[in-house]
Amino acid sequence: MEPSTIAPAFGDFNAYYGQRKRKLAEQAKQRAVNAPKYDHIFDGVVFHINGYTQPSHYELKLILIERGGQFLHYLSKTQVTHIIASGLAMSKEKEFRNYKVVRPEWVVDSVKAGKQLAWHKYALIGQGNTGLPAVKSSYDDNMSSLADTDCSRDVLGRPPVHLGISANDSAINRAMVMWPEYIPVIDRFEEGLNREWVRKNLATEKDFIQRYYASSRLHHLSTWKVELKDYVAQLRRKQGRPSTLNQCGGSAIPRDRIIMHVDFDCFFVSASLLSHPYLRDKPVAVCHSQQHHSMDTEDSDGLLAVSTFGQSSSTSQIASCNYIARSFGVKNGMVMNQARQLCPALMAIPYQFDVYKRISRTFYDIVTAIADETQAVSVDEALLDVTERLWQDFDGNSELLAQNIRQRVYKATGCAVSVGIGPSILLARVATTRAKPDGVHSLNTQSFCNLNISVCDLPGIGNMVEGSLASNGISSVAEVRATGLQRLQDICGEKMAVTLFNFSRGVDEGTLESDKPRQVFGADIGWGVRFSNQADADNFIVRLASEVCRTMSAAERTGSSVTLKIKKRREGEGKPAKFLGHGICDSLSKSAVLSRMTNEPGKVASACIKLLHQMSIDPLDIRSVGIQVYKLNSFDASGEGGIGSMLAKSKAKFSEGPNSGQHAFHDLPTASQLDTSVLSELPDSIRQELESYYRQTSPGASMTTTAGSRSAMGVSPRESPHTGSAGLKTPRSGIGSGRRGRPRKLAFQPTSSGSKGKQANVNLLQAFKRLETLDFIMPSQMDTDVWGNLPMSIRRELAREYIKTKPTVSEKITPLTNHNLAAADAKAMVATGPSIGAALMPMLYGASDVNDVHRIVGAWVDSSSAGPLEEDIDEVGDYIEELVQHHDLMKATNVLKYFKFRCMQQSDSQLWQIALKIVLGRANKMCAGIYGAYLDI
DNA sequence: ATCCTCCCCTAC
DNA sequence: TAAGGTAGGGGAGGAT
Ligand SMILES: Nc1ccn([C@H]2C[C@H](O)[C@@H](COP(=O)(O)OP(=O)(O)OP(=O)(O)O)O2)c(=O)n1
Ligand SMILES: [Mg+2]
Repeated sequence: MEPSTIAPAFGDFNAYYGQRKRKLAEQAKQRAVNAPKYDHIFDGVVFHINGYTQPSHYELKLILIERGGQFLHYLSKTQVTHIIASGLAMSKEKEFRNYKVVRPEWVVDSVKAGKQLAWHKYALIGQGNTGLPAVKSSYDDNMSSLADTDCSRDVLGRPPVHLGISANDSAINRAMVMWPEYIPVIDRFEEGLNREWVRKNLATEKDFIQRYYASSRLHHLSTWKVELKDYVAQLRRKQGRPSTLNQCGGSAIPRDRIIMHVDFDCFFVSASLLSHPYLRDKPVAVCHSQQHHSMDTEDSDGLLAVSTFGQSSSTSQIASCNYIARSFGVKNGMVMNQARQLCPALMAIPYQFDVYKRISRTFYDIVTAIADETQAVSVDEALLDVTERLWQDFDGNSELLAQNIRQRVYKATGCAVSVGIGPSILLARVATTRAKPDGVHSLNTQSFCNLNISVCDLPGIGNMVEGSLASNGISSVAEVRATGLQRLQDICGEKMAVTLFNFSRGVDEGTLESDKPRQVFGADIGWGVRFSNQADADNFIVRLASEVCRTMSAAERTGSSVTLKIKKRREGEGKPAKFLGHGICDSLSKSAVLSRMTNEPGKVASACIKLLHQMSIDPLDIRSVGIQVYKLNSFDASGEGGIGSMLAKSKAKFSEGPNSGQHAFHDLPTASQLDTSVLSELPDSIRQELESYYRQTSPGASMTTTAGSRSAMGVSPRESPHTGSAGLKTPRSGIGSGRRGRPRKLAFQPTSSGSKGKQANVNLLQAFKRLETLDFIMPSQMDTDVWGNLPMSIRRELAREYIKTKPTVSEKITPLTNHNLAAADAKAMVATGPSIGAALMPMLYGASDVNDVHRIVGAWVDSSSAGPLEEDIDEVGDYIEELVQHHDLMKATNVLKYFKFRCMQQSDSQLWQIALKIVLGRANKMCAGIYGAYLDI
């Protein structure tokens, strides 16, 4: 519980709460790519690059594009003219048989020659090397590359460009100069490494996620926290103290609470030291890099020191270091490299995750038995409410109880814990920092206020807040106390200001939280993520989605929304990424509502893939991928069965962005090919889901225009330097060095207030509200018994809404019946011109034939026993509107009638009737606009 | 006025 | 070699 990071990113602080208020638009435009002109010797060439190449993926891309070539990161059968590859895997050989597959030398030599050379001489297939596994050839590539690199890296560390052409070729020079602005699949940092080794550690490998997670300390930390919350709840039940309730329930005398914060001293080190006892009195850190050799075979008098072994360029992070190391200035989270400069004798010992977990269990066994209430904070840390126990068994002597706990834990685990005591969480936590190492400390409000501590010693205050306060001349808690609330709010935002105001006075109203159900389930990976094409990215998302769903119990798989979080290589960022890391990135995220009961892996995956496609991000730029599924309370508490609703939208929705309307029919994402190997990992149900998604998207889809169109959808990039982590450690010199600090907003609306049914009802309600045509359906068409059967909360809402939008019903609108459809059509033609995009037939979930549509609608109504979800209503509404736009009123009428028919058959039809009315309302609104008439269903 | 979306921050 | 994951609090600005 100390700010586990080192030198924060100064220079960005001013930006934070001040500059971040600037308009999005201000920052949106910044790139003007002024490429010098070259002869367009590759005009008409549409190329795709496969696998690892020399020159690199990026260099080839740049060279070709500058000379008129067009790059596609998917393999389009119809458009790609050339595939560039150094070697092909067996499977690819067949797949590529009908393309011109050329070696990269074709490009290089063509540039040298100043014209496009005949490709046959460079053909990969049909040459001696046909069928060479890619592995082999990239190995070969790598060997030469290593040789080159080692001797010719320039002062700036720029790698040479292995083109084998004279260095004064201007294009190539330019490529070199521009190199820092682009990073190919293998980052600059990884350039000189053994490519084969790197490839095997990329996220595209088969069991990457499992392997990576097995080694990631932060993953373990997160996982453990979730597990421990469960474990605590379980222990409480076993101890016959069912769940919560410390709210002075029963006979308890209302007293001021006594909170204890119990935290292991340098946990990972203490635990790992159990098996390396002779290192106890040396500066020690736990980290992956074990640059010295086996410490058991070495004599133990300093020879083992990491520094002995030269290199000193490990970017390995220190998870935990002991207090001897800390006396040198070493901190948790520091990279080894840096720590060694502070403490040359620093010893590295490996992680032992299983040991940490075991010790943690023992620890929780002990504290939950003692505490009235336990909140699991982390694997090595818990908050205890000990009020009752203290008075019952310890005569109010908190110090005694604390020592008791410390002793018991030490006896059972061999590791020391420190204990902070206070009347609130805040004071207990701050007390812990004074207690460490291996001690107890107690604070009351008075003694807290006498402390001379800095703002960053308060929990919840990190680098950014500390920085924005500092740039306003506030750095100690006392200074905060002397600052008015208003001023604090100007500096830090509303809530943070209130927190600061209270904390600075030792006031903390927070209570222990033992059993709040989890609201979000996610998986993020920002390491080893290097995709060389869209399919790589899609495949990875499938696996990640499986991972997310694996963490959800069946009970948790109710309705949900899903968001996809991508970090994208920062444009123009010269600094290479940390080894296989994400480097400095911009974050983008996009979310979608999943229908009820639909967050099985396949549906999550297909939704995310679609989101990714919508975001139009060059897969080569992706450095981090995250998926989170947000739980929605299900509509009916019993809500078990329903296979539920139709899948997420079968077509991309372009509801936002300035030019959305224009491109709507051209920007449909192209589905890439999912690997059969990825698919075969999955259960049948998931596979079918995905296959169905790909079937839907492929037909009507036209190609996305290569790169470039990045922010076409109004998403603007943001810097996201993984807060408080190693990437930023270098103090940023500049004043305005970063343009961080920008508007942002809430991720999760806690379904805070309320009854079970709320969320889904709200969705329905939202749909209703969004309908400005309430006047079409409310007065006359809302059956009284429908109304009467609605939950009261909804009735009230609707009534309020109705009053607000009280219609002035216009009389000139007449029913549109079959016999005057033709006339209406003609009229509309005049009014709106020829129908839009005749190319694209309106489709409902991939179906356009009226019988198929009926089947889908029928299945939807039948299977969603608990009522419709907004998203599906939207989907049908979209479809009907499209039909109207296409002047296919016949079909629109037909489908609506059928929908009505099915709705009426439903046993609990009220909600379905609302759905019907929403759809009908939309259709009629559109009809009114186009025809000045409405459909009579 | 309130909700929603996309983001940022913090902690371990 | 290194393994920069994640839940949850919160803010700005557009949509309703
Ligand atoms: N940046 C960080 C911070 C912590 N941890 C892990 C290792 C720590 O041992 C454990 C507990 O974190 P603490 O903040 O409690 O730090 P320590 O227990 O190591 O030290 P202390 O609590 O004595 O300050 O979490 C980590 O992997 N990376
Ligand atoms: Mg600790």
